[in-house]
Amino acid sequence: MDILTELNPAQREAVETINGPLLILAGPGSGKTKVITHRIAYLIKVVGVNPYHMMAVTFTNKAAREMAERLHRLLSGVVADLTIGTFHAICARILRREGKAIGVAPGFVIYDDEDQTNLIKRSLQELGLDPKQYSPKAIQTAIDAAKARLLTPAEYLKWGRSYFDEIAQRVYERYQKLLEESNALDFDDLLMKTVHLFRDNPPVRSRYQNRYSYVHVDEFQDTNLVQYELMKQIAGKHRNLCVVGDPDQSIYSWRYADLRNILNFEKDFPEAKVVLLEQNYRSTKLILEAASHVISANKQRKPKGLWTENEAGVPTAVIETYTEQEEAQFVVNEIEQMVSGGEAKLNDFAVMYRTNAQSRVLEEAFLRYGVPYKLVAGTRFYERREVKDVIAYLRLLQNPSDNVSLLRIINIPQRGIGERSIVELSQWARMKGVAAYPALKMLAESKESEPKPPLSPRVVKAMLSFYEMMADFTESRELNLVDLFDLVVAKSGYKEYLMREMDGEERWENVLELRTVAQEYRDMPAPEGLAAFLEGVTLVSDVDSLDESVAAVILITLHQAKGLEFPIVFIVGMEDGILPHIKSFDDPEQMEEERRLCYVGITRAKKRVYLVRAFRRSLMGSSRPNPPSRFLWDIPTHLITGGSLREVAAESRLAAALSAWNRGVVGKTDLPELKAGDHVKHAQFGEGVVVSAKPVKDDAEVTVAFEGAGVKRLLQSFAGLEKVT
DNA sequence: CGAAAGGCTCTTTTT
DNA sequence: GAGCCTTTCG
Repeated sequence: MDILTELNPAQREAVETINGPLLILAGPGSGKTKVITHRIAYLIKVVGVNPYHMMAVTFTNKAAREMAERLHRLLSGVVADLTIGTFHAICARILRREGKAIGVAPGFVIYDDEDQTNLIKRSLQELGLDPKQYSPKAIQTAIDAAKARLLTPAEYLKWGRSYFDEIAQRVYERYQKLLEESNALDFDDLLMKTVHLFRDNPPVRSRYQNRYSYVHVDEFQDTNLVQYELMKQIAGKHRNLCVVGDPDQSIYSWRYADLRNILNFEKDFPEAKVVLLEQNYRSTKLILEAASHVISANKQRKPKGLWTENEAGVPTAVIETYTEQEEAQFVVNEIEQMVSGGEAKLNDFAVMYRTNAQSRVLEEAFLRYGVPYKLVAGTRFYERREVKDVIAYLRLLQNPSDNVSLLRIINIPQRGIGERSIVELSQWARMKGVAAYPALKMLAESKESEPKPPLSPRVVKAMLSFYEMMADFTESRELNLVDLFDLVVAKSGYKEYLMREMDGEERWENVLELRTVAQEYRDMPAPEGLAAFLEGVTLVSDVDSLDESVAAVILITLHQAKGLEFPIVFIVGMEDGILPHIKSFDDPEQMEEERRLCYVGITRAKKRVYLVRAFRRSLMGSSRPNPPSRFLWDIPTHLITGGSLREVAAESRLAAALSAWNRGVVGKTDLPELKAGDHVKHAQFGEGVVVSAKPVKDDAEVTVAFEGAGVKRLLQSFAGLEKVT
């Protein structure tokens, strides 16, 4: 059987184990996606299971798409009836069909993080709580945490301990009410409500349990309690639940991912079979060894025997630069050299970092040197103001109760409807027992004699003309999505509004890009097309749009890089305070997660790894030196180019500077005094002329124009500049 | 009501 | 350093 022939014995065992629960512990690069797809293909083709009875849950839409494509190839045909997608997408689909049973109307909209924050602020406002005293973000975290524990507001009340919990509980209650009024669900609601649906409606649960005789979950180490609960519900009857994960790659505990899911799996399913995938097909021996040394320092883990038949490869390069600008420059230069030397293509490279803020300096360097790059996140496309504005118009057409969207656009472009008037309208709507948009409708249709909100005639006129415009759009809902899109953008005056702004051109481009996305839904029947579009744009992640075949270097966070692989990987910011992040310093568990994050990064690489750090880095405005990442010390000498960091550092002036810094006394050294115009010599860059010299503590930042290497900014003590006369 | 200017506070990671 | 919020003035 050709489905089995390309598998190693462990993979084959996982594929052929079709009865009962199955836990697959899969190291990086061990072919876990392959195992899932082959297992599904095997079930369909050999066992004869109808794809309709199978579910596969992935972490991103991209992973789902790729899995579907691989299946398509394996089975030489489409697998239309297979349920495949992210937790959120699958739950949204279930709730559209079955939500009525728990009071969720099928036309609901999904609120993203920003919408959620808006609504929490409004909840605070309505409760008369001061947002300065109770930070909306902190409340949001509390609410997310409650939902991740399946706690309703009432249950949270019993669970809460502190005074803050009590406040958060009140906000949670009001927030939930506002969501309901808007016929909206937030991300966590999608999961929680589905679990409640199944818990409280045995007939519905049975239908789904009967349907899904085989359930697969990818990246199981990053599922939270609610997601696991949901899988247990759906697989509850047939108990053919196959989960695949790697505890060493668990990096989402802050999103309430819970490793106990893996640990409890064998308890919840005592009959479960466990298969270990330990052969790595991705990386060289040296990369795998370096990664193993990094992860081995974690106390809370089971040792694993990861191995590979791949070549030894080259040692990991550990590089230190002076500033983050030089760090970026190093990365770009290195890539440029390899590409122009024909050693590699642009899309062989990925540059990974701990925090999004680090991407800016990198971007600048790539732009300056004209090396094509693709930034995976940054300001996420669908979170841009102009994109969300247009989406808000469309959302309101799908769901007139959507208060967050209405309030967002009622005065965009400016129509002379200010904050005060909006509050009056909202209160009036609440009094009438309807959402804000239907209240506009009532206002438009009300007779002279009826009571009205206390608004000036000018404002009433503005509101009514806004309502009439939206009503026109509503009547055009039968148009295909692109025509509807164009109509809304044209009639609302949104383009003119954008163009009046400084960066209007660029923002308008983004609107056009959104329109391109809308084109994919053009041929769907009108209302469904709109609904599918809106759901799509809310549930996408940034990696979903990543196309590795484009000739560009990928800039990506370590978190987003999970599940991907690249021939050559740079990890920048290898410093204590960045990776590991400073927030993890006082919590051993978080520190272990930082280490796993580093492990994930290294194991993305097939051929070559660079671990790069900057001596000085600007953070929150001010620049300060950071010590090397503690993870670097765990990689032994023979796996690193130029010996271990310890040896290199011990010899270097950098070490002296560092220890001086740590002692808090920077001793006056015998540095030659430099001024603009002086000729100097550098061991690596050769000869050059000093452009400027700025005293820093007892050292100096010197900018030098080198004859061969261009202009560099260097710290004099560690650059080792010699004065040439 | 709206634009502009100044002040404040954070920045981890995201479906 | 940037985004967000508040204040101020037209």
